[in-house]
Amino acid sequence: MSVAANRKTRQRDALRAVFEQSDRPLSVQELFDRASKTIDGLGMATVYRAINALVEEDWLEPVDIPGEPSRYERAGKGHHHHFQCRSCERVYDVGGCVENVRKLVPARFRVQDHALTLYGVCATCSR
Amino acid sequence: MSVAANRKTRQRDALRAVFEQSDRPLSVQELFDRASKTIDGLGMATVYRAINALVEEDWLEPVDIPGEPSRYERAGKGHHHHFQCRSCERVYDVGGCVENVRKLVPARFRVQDHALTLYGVCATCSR
DNA sequence: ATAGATGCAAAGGGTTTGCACTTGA
DNA sequence: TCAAGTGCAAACCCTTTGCATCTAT
Repeated sequence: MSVAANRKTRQRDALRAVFEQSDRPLSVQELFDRASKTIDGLGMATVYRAINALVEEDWLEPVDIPGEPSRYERAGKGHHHHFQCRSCERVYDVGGCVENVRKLVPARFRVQDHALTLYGVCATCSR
Repeated sequence: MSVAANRKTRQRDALRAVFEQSDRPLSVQELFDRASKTIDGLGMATVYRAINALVEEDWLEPVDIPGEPSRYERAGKGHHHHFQCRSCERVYDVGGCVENVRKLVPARFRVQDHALTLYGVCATCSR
């Protein structure tokens, strides 16, 4: 019942490094672009496979904004939500949470979880 | 600056009828399946084009659940959110809303809008 | 040595588009 | 009549997969 080995490779090191240097969730393309600066000839399939492996081992977490391809961020940040800037499209973490979420649904609906996405203009863009 | 004519066709009538008979957001596939019962040989492209036209004219609204293809529902229901059942995958409307959403983001971030998605088990599935 | 990782190209889903044909106004 | 709408197939975008090769261990 043991899991896959997960070798240490130049590619995966570079990909992890990109996340460690980012303070916001990244799209696959952003990740690819940044890691490509370090790893010459990096393939998209490698990026996808690495992402899936890192999600699997709980090092990464998907950040899904409605209607958009998944972004990813380091796992283990605790419960938080996300803000997407309508101007630059970037996604930011937002701390804190709303209350009374469970009260919104009819009786007999069991709420296990929730996701909140805020939309607006980020500090940089509204400068 | 006038908009396209939007003719009345068997196909679009059938598609509108499907939405009028549904109390929850529908995926494109669900829509296609249901309308196909009425319209023989209905094409997927027609469904997509109709959806886009209906969204354009504000008769439909996209319902985007993170990580999933868009669903659609009749527009003009007023502000509400959505609940997705983890068992049957269906999406339901939930009335009401949370408060203090604006307070979650740092100063200088302008919040214009938000989307809340609840996850759990619906009344039918938890029967 | 050998299983895991990589790069490429092909294949998969979901959605859009080009084109010839049909149909509503 | 004739532009809008339809169906089909091809094209697209994003993601996954097959395969031969490379590389940690």
